[in-house]
Amino acid sequence: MVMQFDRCGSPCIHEEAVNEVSQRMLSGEEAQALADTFKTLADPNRVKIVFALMNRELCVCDLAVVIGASDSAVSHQLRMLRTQKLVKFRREGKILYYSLVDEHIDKLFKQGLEHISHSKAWAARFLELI
Amino acid sequence: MVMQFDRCGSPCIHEEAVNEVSQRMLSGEEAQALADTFKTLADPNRVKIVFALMNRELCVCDLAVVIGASDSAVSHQLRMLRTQKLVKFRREGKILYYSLVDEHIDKLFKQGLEHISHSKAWAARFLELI
DNA sequence: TGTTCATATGAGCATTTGTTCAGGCGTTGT
DNA sequence: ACAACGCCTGAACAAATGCTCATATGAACA
Repeated sequence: MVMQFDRCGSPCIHEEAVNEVSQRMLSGEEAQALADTFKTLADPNRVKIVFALMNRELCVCDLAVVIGASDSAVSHQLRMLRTQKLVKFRREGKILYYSLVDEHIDKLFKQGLEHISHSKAWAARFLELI
Repeated sequence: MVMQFDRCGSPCIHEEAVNEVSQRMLSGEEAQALADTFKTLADPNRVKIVFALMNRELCVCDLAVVIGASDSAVSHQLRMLRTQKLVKFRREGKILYYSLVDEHIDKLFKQGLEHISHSKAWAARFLELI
């Protein structure tokens, strides 16, 4: 049931729909925080890093080899993952071993794979491993 | 147990760790597909759109009002959400009503909120609504 | 102390992203 | 047929992103 009305040049509106949804809407900061969380996994190299760390802890240079990027690139990405509290590290001499903070990332990752498995057959293979 | 070896200037390596993880590593395309999935939710306006549509279907101009953006901006974002198969629409006259494709996005969204709830108290409020 | 190694960091740069603006397309109602 | 309306699209541009390169830091070891 469409219910339009004019407000001096403003766009069309279903007033009750807008009011209902507006009440519960996320604030700008809240939406930003959520977006930032997803942004953390929105890059193929970071996806690879997280996936690698789901298997076991790894040092920076090993990660670099595994994902096929430079040490520096990996280090930059790890900073972002650290800032977003997705990874932690322990030091052993000169070497820093990175690992995932907890199991929430696994779940996020899994949901991402599940969505993909609708259109890509390969995704199912990885869902078994998680 | 650290096990280094040189390969003409190449970086340090824990060989077995690298081999083990490399076996299971995602290909470039696979990592890209996953990253693209997360990228879809990596913008505050798209987060708002998805969150709005979790309540009910909405037309473009209503979405624009609810999230506080221009019709055009919303339309651009909706295209991305369509491409990634996160939203669908039905036509009723001139008006297009957008809605979420299925419940997988809800789950993805929920996992994102859950991760945030570790550091932000407000996240719990929304988890109850989902 | 000085050197080497593992990692971090900052500047610089090319690419991507998200917006606005101007206009186009398809549907509705006159 | 024509105008109005809802929505889409492409160009343009500012902002953000992710890399490389050079350099800094901090721990180990000679």
